[in-house]
Amino acid sequence: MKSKQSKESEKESEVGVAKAAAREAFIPVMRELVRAYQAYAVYSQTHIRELGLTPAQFDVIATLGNTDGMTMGEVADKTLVTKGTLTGIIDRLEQKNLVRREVPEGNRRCFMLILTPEGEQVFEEVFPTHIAHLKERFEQLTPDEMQQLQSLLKKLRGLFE
Amino acid sequence: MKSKQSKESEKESEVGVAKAAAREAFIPVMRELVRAYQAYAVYSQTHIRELGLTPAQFDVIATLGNTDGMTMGEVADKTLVTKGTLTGIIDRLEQKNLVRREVPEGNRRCFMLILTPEGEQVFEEVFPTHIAHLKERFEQLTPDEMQQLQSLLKKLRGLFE
DNA sequence: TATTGTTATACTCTATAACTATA
DNA sequence: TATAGTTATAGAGTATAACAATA
Repeated sequence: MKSKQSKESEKESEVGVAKAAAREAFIPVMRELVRAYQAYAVYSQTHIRELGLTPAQFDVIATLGNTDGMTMGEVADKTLVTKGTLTGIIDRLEQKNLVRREVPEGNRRCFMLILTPEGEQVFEEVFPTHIAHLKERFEQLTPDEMQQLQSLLKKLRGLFE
Repeated sequence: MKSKQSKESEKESEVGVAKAAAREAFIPVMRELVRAYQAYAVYSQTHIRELGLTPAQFDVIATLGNTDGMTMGEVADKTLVTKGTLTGIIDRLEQKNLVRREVPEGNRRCFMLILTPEGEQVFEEVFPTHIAHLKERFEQLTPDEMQQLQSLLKKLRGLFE
């Protein structure tokens, strides 16, 4: 993610900055949304990859942790991935022996996805480690700032849904 | 992006929510950051794909628009992509006849990437269209909210860099 | 030797749509 | 017929590292 071949700079384009449109008042907010997220994502994903998982795989494990299992469809919904894509992700997690498919009684056309003991262990060790890694940064915001930021982001999200 | 095979729900996992860590005060902010960005990204990228470009390709065109051209390295920096990846992206944009490589005088080991007339046209038509599409949503924030959100996001970004 | 890009390798994820097997 | 997943296809972007050409 980072530490590729050297990336220090700041992303501009996805933010959409051009003379013609640069006058729009919302551009700076959009720009900061993208930059803040990207800075977060780079920080987060770099750590996840160091732990030996892809972001998508981490997502699935985080989703399945502390549950009794979920179907493919449920996990696909939660992780914003299509069923077809999820099949591949689960295949790779099965190869790593972190997740297994179990046919539930009563409905043989779906699977329950369940963390294996190794998967549980990853969840229990890797997950808190990762949270702690994120906490280091986020906690430099004051409680007040967190509160404000949260509610503004929530409102913004609402506008796109 | 959306309109895949049906995605309505809300992403949970990348946000990292688990009992063990759920007590952390920063989790809700992180969660909203991810959700807000994703809602934005889905909205934005869906529109970009409708216009016939991938997000990465749009990025490059937006970066090159209103410039006299930039080198591979410069564009790679701005778009947060490695040189190797950018080679492929530029290849595809050259196939579409939207960008060309030009060897500058004086330094024959680099290229200037320049929008072709077709590329300029895409930039001039597609870009404002896209900005207008985004504006619809962002402008439902009050000026005050924009201002606050911008500065909070900026601070947050600073914590990750 | 250092810099700028390209190439090679090997994956992971993506979208779309057709298909299988249940129900 | 409708539902839950898989498979097939074809990209597109990712990382990493070795490589060529130029400076």
